[in-house]
Amino acid sequence: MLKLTKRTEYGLIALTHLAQRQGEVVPAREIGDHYPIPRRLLAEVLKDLCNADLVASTRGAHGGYALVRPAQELSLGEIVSALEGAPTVSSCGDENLLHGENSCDVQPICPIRSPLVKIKDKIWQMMLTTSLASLAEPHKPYRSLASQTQANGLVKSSIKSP
Amino acid sequence: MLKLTKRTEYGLIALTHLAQRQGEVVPAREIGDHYPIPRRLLAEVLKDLCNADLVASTRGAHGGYALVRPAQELSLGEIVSALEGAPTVSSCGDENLLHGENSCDVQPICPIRSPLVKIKDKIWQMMLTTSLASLAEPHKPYRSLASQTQANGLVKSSIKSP
DNA sequence: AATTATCGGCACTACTTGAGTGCGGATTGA
DNA sequence: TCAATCCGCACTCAAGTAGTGCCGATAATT
Ligand code: SF4
Ligand code: SF4
Repeated sequence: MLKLTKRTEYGLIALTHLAQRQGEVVPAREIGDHYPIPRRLLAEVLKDLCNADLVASTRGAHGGYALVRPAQELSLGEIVSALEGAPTVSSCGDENLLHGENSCDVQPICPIRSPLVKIKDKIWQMMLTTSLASLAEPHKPYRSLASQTQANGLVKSSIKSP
Repeated sequence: MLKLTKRTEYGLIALTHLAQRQGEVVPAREIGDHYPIPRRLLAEVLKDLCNADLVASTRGAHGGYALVRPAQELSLGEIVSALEGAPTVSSCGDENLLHGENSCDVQPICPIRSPLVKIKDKIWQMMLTTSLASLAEPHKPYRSLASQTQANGLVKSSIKSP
């Protein structure tokens, strides 16, 4: 359905949070306290972002994560790409990586491959020109609006849905 | 990973084929003969397209499928929407259908929901303004945004119909 | 040095979705 | 009647996603 994974969404949320404290080192704990996101998952995502060099990590007691670039220079495309790979509209890769894994039987005569690549490029282009700042900005600066809502810690009570 | 399902791709292929014989009733058999697509799956997809009133089916001996509208008036958005539901970038529905199934714990304070909806709208808009005809005939330049012409770019000449 | 708060890595389970398949029945033209 | 076609339901198998557990490494604080 053309949709992002939860990982990516969590990553974006975390990054917007970091963007508000740009330069500062923020522990994952704090982000987990503000948003009802499963802690471990958040940690997992932050780790991935760190491996992609979008955030820098500091270990130890006062450790945490910090944006490695200002939010204006961080594109949505980079983030998505780091968290779930570059967008692909068609199942086959876009150009020349066709022969190996993701080859499709239809490929030699596929009438829609080229057009779909163009669509993908447009989407990709759009994401590359959308900065993290423009995601975070249109919202009012909420510093501690949610810190009260669930100060008790774990919020994982409503994950199951029988 | 933000990608279409194979079903949708097969549907698009089938539709481009139908577009070439616009108005004519074409049996699924013929499409299956032209493209190495699993027959049964193709039938499934065509059935879905039929239920969505994008193609009309004729039963019986000389039966088959036909486009119900000219290819110029069939948007990619409609097709995708029919085959896998309207695109959703975020896991939560876009606006007001939030309370039921697809509610997310983060939702009340989610900083990225609104921006993601905008992204989705742009993609959606793009798909709605892309006609099936422009997919089937990649020669006509539609909106020169994709300036990322790779090495091969518009080399598309394998639509030959034997 | 002990403690504590943080990141890091590995591996694991449960669930959802996607791809692909089978078969018998209903329609319609020859 | 016969053959070609669409129709409907249900089913298997593989892959990906969401989420979890545990323990070790690192660094500030005491
Ligand atoms: S070749 Fe055509 S059908 Fe096969 S994956 Fe690429 S776009 Fe989809
Ligand atoms: S609320 Fe935010 S996190 Fe939850 S699904 Fe919607 S966009 Fe994603």
